[in-house]
Amino acid sequence: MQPLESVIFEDVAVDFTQEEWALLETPQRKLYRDVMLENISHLVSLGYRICKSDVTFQLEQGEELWSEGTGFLQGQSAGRESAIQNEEMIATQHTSGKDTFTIMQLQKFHTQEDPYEYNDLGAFTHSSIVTQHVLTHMEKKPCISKQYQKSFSDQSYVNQHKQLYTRVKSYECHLCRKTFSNCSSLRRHEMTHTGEKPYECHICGNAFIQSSDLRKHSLTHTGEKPYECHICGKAFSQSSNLRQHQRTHTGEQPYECCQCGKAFSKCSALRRHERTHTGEKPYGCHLCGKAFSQCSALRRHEGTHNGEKILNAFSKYSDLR
DNA sequence: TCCCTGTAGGGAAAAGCCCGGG
DNA sequence: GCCCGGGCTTTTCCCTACAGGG
Ligand SMILES: [Zn+2]
Ligand SMILES: [Zn+2]
Ligand SMILES: [Zn+2]
Ligand SMILES: [Zn+2]
Ligand SMILES: [Zn+2]
Repeated sequence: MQPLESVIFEDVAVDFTQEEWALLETPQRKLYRDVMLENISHLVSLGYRICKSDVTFQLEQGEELWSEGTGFLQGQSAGRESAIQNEEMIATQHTSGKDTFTIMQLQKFHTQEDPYEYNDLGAFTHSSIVTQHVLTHMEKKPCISKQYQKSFSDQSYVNQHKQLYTRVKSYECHLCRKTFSNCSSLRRHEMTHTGEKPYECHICGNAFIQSSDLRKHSLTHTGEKPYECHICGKAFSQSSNLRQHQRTHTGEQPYECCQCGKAFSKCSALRRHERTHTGEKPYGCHLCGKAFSQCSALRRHEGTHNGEKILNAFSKYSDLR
């Protein structure tokens, strides 16, 4: 296994408010503790290195995790505050063979603490909700610029964290281990594996798993665009496309390149830009093999072959005469 | 100067999935 | 528990502008 980058406990922890923590019974707190230790153990088994923190020590020792004044999961060490002040959004890199790739997750970088390997925690025994939760956060995520970290964390990220505990009694997909809070959500998810799509468009035959997705699709046939920009009046069929458009007015650029810091208003622009760093050129010319990082660049290039073809045809025609 | 390429801004269309409310 | 609407996130393709190099 390749050595992976360091992860600190807070990256994989679930945050509770004091009130939420107070609501938990002792067995539930123990469960939480076990789950988080299992969590760490799993990361170690995946090759991640865990930075030792006060919290992990607390977990090992079975100490109470809420302390008056410092709150939940806050260590008491003297360097703590300065460490927190040094939090940086960094991209960690590691090499796998000759390919270098980036795990773009928000990582809090501690300068004071040496990595500590938890190799003695025992093997991770089974795939669980927690591993899915952890893996969710290990997946490739766009770097969100500091400016927008708060709003992102205020929304889905934190909600996901807080839902972990309630997800303990949840429904798990036996194919991908994803878990859901109720049976119907699981059933709906399972359709993504089976290919079952109950909602079919009677105009074009395209089918969808969710009824709302079919309705959304139907607008492409009717041309209906219910979402209008109040600044310029431009209309869109999906609210998200309107939001995307509105960034051209606001200048909002939530997607930041982890390697050079350049920011973009939309995710796809960041992805496209990232290829200038990686050198990835997914679009190859069928005629000459030349590859391009952008689809449009390939299309443009293909036009130059058309010119050649016309020239060739013309010279053949001239030869015949 | 022309041609070609690299790169980025932004639009259009779309899909997948989650969540809260009824 | 289920359905529905709304919202978030991401993707692909496209047209285009601009800069730089041969
Ligand atoms: Zn699944
Ligand atoms: Zn259709
Ligand atoms: Zn507008
Ligand atoms: Zn960059
Ligand atoms: Zn070619």
